[in-house]
Amino acid sequence: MDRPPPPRDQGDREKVNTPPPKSTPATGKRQRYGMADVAARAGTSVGTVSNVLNHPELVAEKTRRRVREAIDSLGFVRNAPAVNLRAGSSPAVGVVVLDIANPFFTEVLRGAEDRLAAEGLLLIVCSSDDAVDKEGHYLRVLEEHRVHGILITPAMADLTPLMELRDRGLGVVLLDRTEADGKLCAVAVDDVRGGELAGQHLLSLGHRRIAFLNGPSSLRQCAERRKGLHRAVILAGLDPAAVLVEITVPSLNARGGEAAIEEIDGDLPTAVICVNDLVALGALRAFEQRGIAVPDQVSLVGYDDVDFAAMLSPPLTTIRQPKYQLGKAAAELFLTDSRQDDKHWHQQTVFQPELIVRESTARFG
Amino acid sequence: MDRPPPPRDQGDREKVNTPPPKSTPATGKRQRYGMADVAARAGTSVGTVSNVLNHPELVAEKTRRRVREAIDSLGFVRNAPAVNLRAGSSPAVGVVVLDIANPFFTEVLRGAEDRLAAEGLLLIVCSSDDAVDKEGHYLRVLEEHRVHGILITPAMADLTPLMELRDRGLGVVLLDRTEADGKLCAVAVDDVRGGELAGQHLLSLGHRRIAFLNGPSSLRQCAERRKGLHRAVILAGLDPAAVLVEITVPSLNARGGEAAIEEIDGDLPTAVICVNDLVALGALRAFEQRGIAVPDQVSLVGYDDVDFAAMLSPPLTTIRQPKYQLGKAAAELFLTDSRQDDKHWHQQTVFQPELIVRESTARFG
DNA sequence: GCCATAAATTGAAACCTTTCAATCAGGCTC
DNA sequence: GAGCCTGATTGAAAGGTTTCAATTTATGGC
Repeated sequence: MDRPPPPRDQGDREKVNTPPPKSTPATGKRQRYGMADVAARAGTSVGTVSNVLNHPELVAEKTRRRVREAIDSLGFVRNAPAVNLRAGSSPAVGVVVLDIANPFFTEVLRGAEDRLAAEGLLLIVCSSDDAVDKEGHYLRVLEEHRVHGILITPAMADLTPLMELRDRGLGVVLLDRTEADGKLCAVAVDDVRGGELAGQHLLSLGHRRIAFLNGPSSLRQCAERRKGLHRAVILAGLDPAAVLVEITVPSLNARGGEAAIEEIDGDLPTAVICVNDLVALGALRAFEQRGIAVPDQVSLVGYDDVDFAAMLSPPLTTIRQPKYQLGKAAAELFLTDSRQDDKHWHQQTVFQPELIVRESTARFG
Repeated sequence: MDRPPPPRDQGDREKVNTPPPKSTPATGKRQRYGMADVAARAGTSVGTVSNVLNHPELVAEKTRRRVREAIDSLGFVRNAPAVNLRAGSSPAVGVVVLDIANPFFTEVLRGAEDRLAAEGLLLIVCSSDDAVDKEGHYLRVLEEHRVHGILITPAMADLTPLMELRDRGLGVVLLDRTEADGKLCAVAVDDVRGGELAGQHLLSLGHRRIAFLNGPSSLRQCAERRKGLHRAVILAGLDPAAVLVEITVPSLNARGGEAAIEEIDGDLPTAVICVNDLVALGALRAFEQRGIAVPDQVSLVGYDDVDFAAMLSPPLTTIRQPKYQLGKAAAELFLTDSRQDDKHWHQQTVFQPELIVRESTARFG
């Protein structure tokens, strides 16, 4: 209750109970108080204020209350940069994906956010647009910010920069990407298997001329789905070169799919596999505009099973990936990766994809 | 070329050209160098190193090169928290949305990112899930981080906390929310008009019993769309109470829409307006499962015109919002808001929504 | 009431950068 | 060669927090 008089009695201490300390700017604006101000107002020392904030159990009840009051009445807001400077790191995690606007990443992101927020970690998101320089720039900036770690779908082909990051103490988890050497943590869905599933499905329906709308093969996902598709064809005793028409889309979204289909001339394949549902959506649009019926004239398979895939017209046959889980698993892996300083075995969590048969595919011939 | 000998000749300076300064940890790991180390290695002072980094034009060519070499060979990485402490702010912007996984926000986000990245600003994203406490927590953390500003779709009803933030020097822009008093910058789409458009459309098709799957009316968007809808009904000379069935969905996504439809028993309305396309997607799913044909038995109108709306089965009639623009405009507004310290007139950028008629709506009766 | 101990508090160093007034070197003019 | 000027460099302060050894206060036993 009664504020006790300034504790020690050396009268020359000027910093007791001075309501608005610091400068007295002409414009009474944008004034920020620091712990020193709080300490002065509460008639204590900065060390104690710090303790109230970080180790309240060390501070006597009465003092604690006084400090808390001072904090409130001054509107004190902790200065995180200072905290982070002292701590040597920021409680944040960088997430570098190809494009935040892609619903696939969006769900992955959400999974990661939920897990990381529970640990008090902030998420800094960056779209690399698959551009190596943009990615490099973001990585540098994130490292400067001293984030705890980075979840990344790398655009770069050679991952050594990421391993160097790891060596410099950042947690690194590859998102939707495996890494053969096991030098980095990774979460991924088995893309080879996914491609195989898609291929098997169409082959079993009798298709023998299949277009694959793929992204740049520099992206591991794309390369692996292609590999799986090839495997399916070979296992069926057929010749990939004869069966597959491989087309690289200009961009991994609906526009890209649309453009790719528009450019096909000559004889259409009897089935199309798209590297993701967005591309499939674009393809669907293009088919509709050209008056080509799906699945009557051409079968279509997507990849991802995004939220709306089931509701397309026709509902899209696709390969489902556990997106939210993926993000959550990545966050989880990151947490163990960065906690255990040394004896941590870089773990690869691989989820299995699932073929979801809907109405965009039909028997051929 | 030839490294000149240590400049000044006071021999007692220990910090000239010492290859690995600082501590010598047993495990040669996780060593971080600071500008002092760089300076030592380059045989110069920290002030000069700083200048090379921030004002290269002040430093002599030869020195600059030497410092750059030292930086590279030491693998020096600037400590952003220290920079930010000194500067009093972090070059970052917080974005607080209801849910990053919502494709609407996702595109808005991308618009903002593109504009802000151009200014070297990072994006810290937070999903508030429309929970006031979560939102408050994020706002506090962001302020502690001393971000330049905040783009937010507020969950809170009373915006004074945001104005206080502004008064404390942060740029604040409301995302997808207008603010009558003009005390804050805002970008929004005219939601009243959007609701009106949806209502007019259905009324003109002869519908006289319309369900509105809305979110909590604490969300301004929801309240305003409702208002517009009411207005449309009144302008048509009808009684809102008689025409409208208002249902609050448990969550603003496909699950919510599905649940809401499942719960309707008794006589169905002849048309349903959903507060966003995701809810509409869920509704569509529920109708399909119940064997109710859209638009033959019930007309359905969405809101947002997300990427896939045109491809649903049937293609969804909806209200289009310029999402990417919205994010970009918000970023733009934020930039001017935070630059001009005082004489900035808080601006409200309002985009007009557009009715997109597709096949999920049909004449009734 | 005194002493030993536990509990509470303090003050200063450390974290790393940027800024700025002050210093220094070198070139120029007269 | 003295004096001046410019351009380059320096050193120290400041920014706000946390930590930790040291100090002060309170508690309890006797």
